[in-house]
Amino acid sequence: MAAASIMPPNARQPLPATARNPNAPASDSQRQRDATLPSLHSLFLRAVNPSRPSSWSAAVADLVSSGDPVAALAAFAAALRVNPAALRPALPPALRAAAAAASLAAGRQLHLLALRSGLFPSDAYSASALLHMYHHCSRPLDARRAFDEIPAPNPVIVTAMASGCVRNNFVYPALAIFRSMVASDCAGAVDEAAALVALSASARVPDRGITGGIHALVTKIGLDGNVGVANTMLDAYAKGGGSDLGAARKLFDMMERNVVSWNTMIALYAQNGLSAEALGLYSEMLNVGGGVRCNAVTLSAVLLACAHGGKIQTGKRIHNQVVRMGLEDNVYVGTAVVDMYSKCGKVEMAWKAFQKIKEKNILSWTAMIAGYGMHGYGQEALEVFSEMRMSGLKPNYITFISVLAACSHAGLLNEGRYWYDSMKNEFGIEPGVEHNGCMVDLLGRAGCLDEAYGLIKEMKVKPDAAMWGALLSACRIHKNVELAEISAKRLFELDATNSGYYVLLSNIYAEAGMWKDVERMRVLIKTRGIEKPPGYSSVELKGQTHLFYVGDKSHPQHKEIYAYLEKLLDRMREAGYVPNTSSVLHDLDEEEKESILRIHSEKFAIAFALMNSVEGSVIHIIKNLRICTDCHRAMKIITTLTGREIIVRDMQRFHHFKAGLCSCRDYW
DNA sequence: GTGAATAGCT
Repeated sequence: MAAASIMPPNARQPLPATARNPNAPASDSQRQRDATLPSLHSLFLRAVNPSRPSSWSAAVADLVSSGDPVAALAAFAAALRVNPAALRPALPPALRAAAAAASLAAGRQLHLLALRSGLFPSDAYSASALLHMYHHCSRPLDARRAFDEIPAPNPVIVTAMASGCVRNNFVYPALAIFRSMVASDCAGAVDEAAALVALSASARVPDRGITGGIHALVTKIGLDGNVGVANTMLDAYAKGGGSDLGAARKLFDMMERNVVSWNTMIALYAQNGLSAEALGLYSEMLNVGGGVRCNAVTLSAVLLACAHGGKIQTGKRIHNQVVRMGLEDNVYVGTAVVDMYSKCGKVEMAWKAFQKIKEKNILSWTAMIAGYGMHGYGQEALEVFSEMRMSGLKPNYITFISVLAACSHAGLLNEGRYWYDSMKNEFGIEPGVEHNGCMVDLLGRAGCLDEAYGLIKEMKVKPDAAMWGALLSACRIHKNVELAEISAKRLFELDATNSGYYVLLSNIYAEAGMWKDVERMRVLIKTRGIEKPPGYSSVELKGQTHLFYVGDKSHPQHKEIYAYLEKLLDRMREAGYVPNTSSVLHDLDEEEKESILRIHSEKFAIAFALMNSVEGSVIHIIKNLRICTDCHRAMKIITTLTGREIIVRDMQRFHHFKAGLCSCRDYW
């Protein structure tokens, strides 16, 4: 939003329709507003009685709430010219306009006006609006300075100050203000608004016990029955110190609930990766929620759960609901749909949903770039990125992670190098650990191991486990034992309990025929008590998720699945499939078991899916670890033998198997 | 002065 100058008022252009620079490029929202301007203009002319100051202030306030703060500031300027008495009632909404436009310049002029006219610090309305303005212009220290000049701030002003502190991430000062309110002992100072601010601050601090303390206080003053307060408390329990989802749920079960309560609890589950709980609560909301209806917020949260859990069938159902409710163009919902389809393996559906979003923001574009990226469609990701820049949006830190990850998944070495340099030089964003991680991965897999190692050594940020892990993986591909040992040493320092690194190094030794070192690793794993998280795969069938572990016998159909798999393996061998022994060490700790039990979970999952799914339908498998070379080759052969299409989502990307080929072109 | 939602490296 452009900074608006309100002093001196332009005598020729006092009205909203002419307040904007006609040469400035119009955004979509701008154009939309322009279409409604003639009526707004006439309405404004009719509504304002120039001789009545309150009429002016109402007009200014209306323009702010209708989303046109620039026009509101122009109206304020016009008001002052016509009737100086309008200052007192119109100054607070004008300050809100400056806040909404994030125009510090306009805000400062209004501050000056408030001082000259004596409205600040004596007028409480102007004072709270002034604090609000500075906080919304990201000037918390200016707000603080103004706050300290107010001799006896009333509870509204104090709450406004605390709220602004939270907004600017000054969470502890906000809590201190709240404490002083409690201590000041003036009855009634802590009301609903103050409690909400305190709880939203509590949701952002790691200190345990703060939410519980506020809860006790809120109960004492009888605000615990307030649904709004209780809703915010859910968030505070789950996100603040202790991250106590259980406490949130306990409160949820006891309290009076409205749609925000349901949405909050569902979102908390979804954000914490508890997809089943989120989806379960969603159906509970629809069935026994006491008539609450889902809205855009509900659907965004539920879509996140689907994305996380890879629930494509449920996700499609929710998408239908989105269409029925006419929410496809909503930027929150639309972005969540894009993310859901991408993470459920349907990137072309993601693209269709993306095009339906009316006012795409940086998150929408980034979700689409990341979506193409995780499917290995690097060129498409870069095209979307270029389109985004042409639309006038500036890429941010996360956008560049997505761009570089897309390059790395597709092996686009030159493009990755180019954008890595460009983010610094052209966009002024200093590469963080994530960007460097992508580059190490990209360089390493392309075989530029020394360059990757050099990057780690010279970069400004401290390398993390992901980065050394990427280098270690690259060392396996390019069979570099020496650098693998360096990487592994760092990894063991950073995260000594992660079994994956031990197995990876062990495999590198095995492939180099260094059996003594393989044995050394085996002993090391035993003595350090490293436990390997079980590998599992899941398949969704008729909305139900079926889980398969390595050597799993718990599935009711396990005998049939095993028999089917044996026959399938026979056919695969006839077609030239030779089990790849280099992946055997993934199951280092399974060595004593029967060979059949060492069959990777995705093979059980694929057998189960082939047996039970509709002929010709695409099979979706989700795996918690990275797919191994052997399973990758097996999948390709299975698509040739059965004519089926298989989409595997592993820990880091998607593999689309079709007619004997994989979309990753064996680069992963 | 006040509550819920969307994007990211291994």
